[in-house]
Amino acid sequence: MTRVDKRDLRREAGRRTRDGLLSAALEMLARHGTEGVTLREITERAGANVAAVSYHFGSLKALCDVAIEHALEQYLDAQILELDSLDTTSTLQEVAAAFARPMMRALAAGGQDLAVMRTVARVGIEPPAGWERLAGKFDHCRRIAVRVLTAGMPGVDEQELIFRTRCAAGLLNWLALAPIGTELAALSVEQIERQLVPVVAGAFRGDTSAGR
Amino acid sequence: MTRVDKRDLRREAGRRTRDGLLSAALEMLARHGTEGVTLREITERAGANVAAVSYHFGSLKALCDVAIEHALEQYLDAQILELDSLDTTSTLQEVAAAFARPMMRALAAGGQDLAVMRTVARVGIEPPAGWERLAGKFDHCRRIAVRVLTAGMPGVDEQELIFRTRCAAGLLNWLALAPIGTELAALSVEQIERQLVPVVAGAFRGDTSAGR
DNA sequence: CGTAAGGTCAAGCGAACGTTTGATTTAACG
DNA sequence: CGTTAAATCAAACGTTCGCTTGACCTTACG
Repeated sequence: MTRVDKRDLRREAGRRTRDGLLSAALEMLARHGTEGVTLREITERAGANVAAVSYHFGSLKALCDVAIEHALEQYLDAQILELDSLDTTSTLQEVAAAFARPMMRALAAGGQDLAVMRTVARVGIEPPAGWERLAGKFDHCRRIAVRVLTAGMPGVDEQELIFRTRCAAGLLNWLALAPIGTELAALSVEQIERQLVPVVAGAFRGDTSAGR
Repeated sequence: MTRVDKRDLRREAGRRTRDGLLSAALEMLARHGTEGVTLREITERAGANVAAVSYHFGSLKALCDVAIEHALEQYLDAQILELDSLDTTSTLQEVAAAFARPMMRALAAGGQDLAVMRTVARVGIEPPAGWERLAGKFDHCRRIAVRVLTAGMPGVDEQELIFRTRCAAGLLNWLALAPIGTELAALSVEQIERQLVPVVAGAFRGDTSAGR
């Protein structure tokens, strides 16, 4: 018993080092992007030796790939969960709120959740090689959104709805990355939602009216 | 005469090296951001010696600062020019079109103009120290847009219009940076405009309706 | 021709980069 | 106790980084 426990302690120490490296890498990815992460800053922040990265992940790039994949999965799962709560009777603003809620939550929560959001946004600008393995979940998200939007706006071409969905996603990513995101982070989810949802919903709806 | 001309030739050679460095720096800033520019790649691309950067600008950072400032000035001047053509009788879509036209033109033009646009967008995410000197022009742009928007939407709070203007600017920046921008770059200004203007106008207008 | 100045160049500086190595520690097993 | 395996560590590897140096070329001026 005791022997197994102590071995597990040793093994768990290794796991904690691994998780610390992942966490530190995520933080740096969110702040400086793929090209701004340095091996030594990660290991210092995680309280680990420089060789720990090679030992646990093989290389710095491999560590970043794992951290990015975790972030993408976490964010997309949250967004899919929100979008799955919609149906064809949902209003445009409900769709917009569900679409934006993972990002708004991340802003209000800060810390690790915000780092996840910002890393996802950064990946949207500079897709690392081999990110296509997660493309399925991206498509899933967009497909759900477009399906619900089509039900509410039957007259609009589907290609345009896809474009507007991508615009909305890009807008959220921008808000998470730009300095304005730091301003929003001081607000509660409800306050962010009151300002942001009409904008996203408006982008979904589009404005094709003839006059003023 | 001849002596002056030949001296000028010598001086112009220096100026062309300087411009080449600026151009190469802009290209790298657009592609890799502030942290991704390297002295040697810039000088290789410009066909200059590594010492030329120190000679003409003092340091790599100073070169980047000049390149960024040029880009910001060029883009903001173009946007101010567009927005100044508006008045209080302009439709929402006309405002959106004017707001987005410099970005759409840059996408369609490619090359140096696109590099300017993308550098501006990157600066929006990672503002370099001392960028506040251009903050006045940013305010000017936003103030013009908000003024015209207020005239067309008298019932909306000004703070919300400022927020929506920042959202619209962020959306344009995102489209310029993300891979979707490369897709759009294959289209003409008219094709981009037909898809994009309704989205920007919709974001300006917002959607606060109660039902579906 | 001699001097001065603007501009370019190859070479090299110290620092930081990602990675590798060999020794060392810890705990389990025979 | 000796062996084995997981994990950590200091030290060094070679490369690339931004930057500086001193020589060199061209042109203008006395």
